[in-house]
Amino acid sequence: MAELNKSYDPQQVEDRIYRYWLDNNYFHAEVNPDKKPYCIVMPPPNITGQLHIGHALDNTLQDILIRWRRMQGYEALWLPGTDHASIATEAKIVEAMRKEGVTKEELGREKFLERAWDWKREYGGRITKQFWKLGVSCDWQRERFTMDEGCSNAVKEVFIKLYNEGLIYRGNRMVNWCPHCCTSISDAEVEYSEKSGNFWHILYPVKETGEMLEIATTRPETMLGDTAIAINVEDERYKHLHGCHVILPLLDKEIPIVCDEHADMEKGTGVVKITPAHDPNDFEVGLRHSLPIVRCFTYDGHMTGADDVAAYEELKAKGKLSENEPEVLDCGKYAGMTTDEARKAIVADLTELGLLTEIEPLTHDVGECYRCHTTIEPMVSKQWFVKMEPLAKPAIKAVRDGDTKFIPKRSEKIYFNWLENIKDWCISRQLWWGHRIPVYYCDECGEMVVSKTPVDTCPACGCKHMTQDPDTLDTWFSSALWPFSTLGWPENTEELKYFYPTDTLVTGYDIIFFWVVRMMFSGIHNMGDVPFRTVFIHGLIRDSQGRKMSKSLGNGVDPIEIIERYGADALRFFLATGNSPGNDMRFSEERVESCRNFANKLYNASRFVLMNIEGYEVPLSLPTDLKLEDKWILSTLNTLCRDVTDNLEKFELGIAVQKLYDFIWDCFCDWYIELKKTDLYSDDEAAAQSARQVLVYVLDKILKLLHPFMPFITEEIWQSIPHEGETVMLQKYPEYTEALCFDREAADMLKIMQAITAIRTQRNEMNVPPSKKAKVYIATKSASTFEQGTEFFKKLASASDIEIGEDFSIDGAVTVVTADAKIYIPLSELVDKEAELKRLNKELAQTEKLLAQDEGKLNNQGFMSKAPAAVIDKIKGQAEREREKIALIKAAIAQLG
RNA sequence: GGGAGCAUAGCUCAGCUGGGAGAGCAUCUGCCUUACAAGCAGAGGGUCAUAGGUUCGAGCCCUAUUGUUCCCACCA
Repeated sequence: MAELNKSYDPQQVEDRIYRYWLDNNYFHAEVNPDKKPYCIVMPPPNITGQLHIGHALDNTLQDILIRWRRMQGYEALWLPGTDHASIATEAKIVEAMRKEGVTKEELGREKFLERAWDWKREYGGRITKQFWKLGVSCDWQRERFTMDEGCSNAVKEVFIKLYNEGLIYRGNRMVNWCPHCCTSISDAEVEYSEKSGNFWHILYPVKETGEMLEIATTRPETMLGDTAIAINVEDERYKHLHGCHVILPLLDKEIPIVCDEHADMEKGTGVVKITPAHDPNDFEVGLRHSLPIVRCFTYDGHMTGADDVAAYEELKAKGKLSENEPEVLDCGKYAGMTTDEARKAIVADLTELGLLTEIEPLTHDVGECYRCHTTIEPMVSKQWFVKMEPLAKPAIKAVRDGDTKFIPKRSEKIYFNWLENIKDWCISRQLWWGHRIPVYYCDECGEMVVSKTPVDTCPACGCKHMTQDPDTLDTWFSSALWPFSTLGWPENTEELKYFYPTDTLVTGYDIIFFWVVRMMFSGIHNMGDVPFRTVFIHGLIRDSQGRKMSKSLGNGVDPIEIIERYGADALRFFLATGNSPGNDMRFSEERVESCRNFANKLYNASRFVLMNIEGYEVPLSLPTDLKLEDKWILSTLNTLCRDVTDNLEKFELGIAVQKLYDFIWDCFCDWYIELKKTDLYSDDEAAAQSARQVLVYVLDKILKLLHPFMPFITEEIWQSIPHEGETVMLQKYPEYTEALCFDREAADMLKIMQAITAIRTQRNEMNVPPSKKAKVYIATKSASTFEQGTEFFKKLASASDIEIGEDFSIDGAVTVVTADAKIYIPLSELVDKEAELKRLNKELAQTEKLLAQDEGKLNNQGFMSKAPAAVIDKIKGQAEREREKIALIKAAIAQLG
C-alpha cells in the first residue's frame, strides 16, 4: 500500500481483500468447546431480491457485531441463507411466463416447479454475491435455503407435530384473498391504504309491511350474496320488524331480518346487510344466526355463474361439502363480470329501479395484497390454520421474563401488541412454489392422512387413490424455523447444542410482527427455548427528504453504486454513524462522502507512518522511554478501548463509531502525528525510533478497533505495517489496561495543547500568517509541564523561541490566558493596546460569570448536601481553575494599563 | 378508536443511568506547513417545540398542549 497514490482507492482493494478472506476460510466457524459461541442467523433475503440499502444496513450491523465478537475470541458464527419467498417468486415467474404467453395451468405443476428451481439457481446466488461487496463475514460454507432438504424436513416435522398436538386445523374460515395472486394471505400480509369510494344507499323492501329500509354499503356488488339484514335488538325504530323479512333487490329473494349486536344504532340507518361469504364481520353474524353462506365471487375476482354452481353441485353430490362450505350463486346477468364491472352494473340497475337513494363520497382504508397491491377480497375458503393462542402465550412470557431482550426496549411493544391480539394464522397458500402441505386425501373415502413421506395406500379403505393437498405453506412458516432449522434441527446436531439459542437477531421494526414473533413462538415450542437472547432493532433508511424508498417513487438508493463510488467501508461507516437503535435515518450522499474522506484520512496517516518507518526495524512493543505526549495518546487510546467496547456491549454502535472517528482524526492525526514530527525528523535517533514505535503501536490498535466497522481498509493497512499474524480480523480486539493509564500526564499534555490552541486562536484573529514567527513567553506555576512542550510551541504555535518563567514584564505584547498560563507574544507592530484591554476584559467578565455560577452552587446548602461527592469535587476544581485564570487575566490587564 | 417515534446550530442528526449543549455538511477568515486541499489552523451560529411540574440541579424525568411521521384496529 505504500505506493504513491495520495488518496485511497477502495476499488483496488476491496474485492482482493474479500477474496483473501474467503480463500483462507476466515469466516468459517466450528463447534469449539474451548471457546464461547456467538451466533447470528442472517435474515434470509428473498431469492428474487436485489441488494437494497435496507439489506446493507441490516447486514452491516450484523457484520460489525460478528467481527467484533470474533476478535474478542468468541467462536463467532454468522449463518447466511436465502428465502424462497413463495408468493413473490411465483409472481415473478408467472409474469415472465405471461410474456411468453404461457400460463401456470398450461405448463402444469411439475414443469412449473422445474422452472422455479431454474430461476432459483440463476438468481438465488445473485443477491449473496452482492452481499460480498459489503464485506460481510458470514460462513458461506453453512449457507442455507429455506427449501433445501434440511429446512423442508424441519417444516414437515413441525407441521406434523403441531397437527398432532391439535394446533393445526383445516376449515372454512374467512380469509384475506388476493384475486390477482389467487391465493389466501395472512393478516400480516395485508396492507391498508386510503382510497376514495362511496357509500351507496340502497332501499330494501320489507315483505311483511311493505316499507323500505335504507341500507348503506361501500361494496354494492356483494349484495347478491346477502343472506340477511341485521338490526340491533334495542333499536326502537325497528322493533316492529323483528321476525320479518326483506326482499333482496335484483334477485327478488326473501331473506330474514335478524337482531345482532353487530348492527350499530348510532351508525347510518342502523340497518346493515349481511354477506357472510364476503365480509369478516358478516361471517361471524352468519355463524351466530346459522345463516346460509352464499358466495357470489370467483377466486379470480369475477362474479359466479352457472359453471361455478355446477362445480359446487358436483361436490355436493359426492358428499364432499365440509362445514361452513359456502353455497354458490348464479349471478345471472352479472355472471362473469369482474367485481368492478358488476358494481357499475348493479348501481345502474338499482338506479333504474329507483332503489338507489344516495351516493355519498367517502375515503376509507382498503386492504391490499402486500406483494401485488391488488385489493383484497375477504372470502370464506377452506384453508389450514395454526391455532395461535397456546403458542402466543409462552412467547409473550419469554419477553416479559427477559429471556429475550429487545434493543431498544420500546420495540417490544410492537411484539406484545401483535401477540396479544393475534388471530389464528392462515398458513395454506394456493401457490405451487413452496413447501407442499404434507397431507394426503383418499379420493374414494375422503380419509385424510398427515405424513412426512408420500402416502399411496389409504389406511381406511385400502385403495390406491391418494392425492396430496395441492396447497403450499406460507413462506413465513419456514422462516419461523430459521434459527434452528439451519443448525440441523430436527436432528440433534452438535451445532444446535452449541449455538442455540443464538445470541442476536438483527432486523428492522417493520419485520417484528412478520417474522420475529413467529421465530419466537416456534423456537419456544419446538426447542424449548427462545431462538435468540437479544433482538437488535434498527429503523428504515429513508431518502434525503425523509420519504420511504420505493420502486414507484424511484427514490431508491443502490448500495452497489454507492460502493463503487465511495467504497464499502465508507457506506458501512455511514450506516453505522448517527444510527441509533430503532430510529429511521435519512440517506445522505454528503455524509457518505465525509465517511469516504475519513477513510482517506486514515489512509494518509498510515502512509505517513509507513514513510517514516521505511528502512527501520520497528518492534511491535512500546518503547521504555515514553514522553509526555506518548503517555497522553496511549492513555486516551486506552480509554477509547474501554468506551468502544462498552458502547458495543450496549449496542450503541453509532456512539462507538463517533468516538473512533474523533480519536483517529483529532487526537491521532491532528495532534499526535504533528507532535511527533519533531522527534521523527530530529537527529536524536533514539527519540526518532521511540516515535516510530509508538506511532506503529497506536496505529495498530486503531486498525483493530476500527476493523469491524471498516474491514477492508483496516486489513489493507494492517497488512503493510509491521504485524504478526495473517489477518487483522482474527487479532485480539484491543482491551483496556491499567498499565496504560496515565491520567496525570494526559492532563498535563492537555494544558500544553490548550495553550497552543489559545495562541493559534489569537494569531488567527489578528491575521498573523503562520510564516511570521514570534517568541512566546509562558508565565506559569507549572513550568516543568510546559518545558516538556517547548518544541510543540515552535512547531504548532509558530513560536520562534520559548521562554518559561514565573512572570514576565513585556511591553507591547499580546497576552493570552489559559487556566494554567499567561502567555505573551511580542508582536509589537500588531498590538493595539485598546483592543487588547477590551478583549482581556471580555474574557475576564466571562470567566467571572462562570466562577459566580460555580460559587453559587458551592454556597448552596441543597447542592452541597445532596449532590454526589464527585460532582462537588468537579465544581470545586472548576472554580479553582477559574480563580487562577481570573488572577492571571487581572495581572495581564494591570501590566497593560 | 388504541399505541409508538420524532421536534436540539442554516441543513441532516448524535447526546448512554439528570451534573457546564456536540458532530458532519454549509457559511466566514487565514494557510499549497514535504501524510492528506477528500487537507490544516481558526471563527460565527442554539430560550434544546410550547406551558407547567419534580429536583440542589432538566435537552434528558412527570403532566398537558402543538406540529409531524409511523404502527395496529375499525370502517354497513
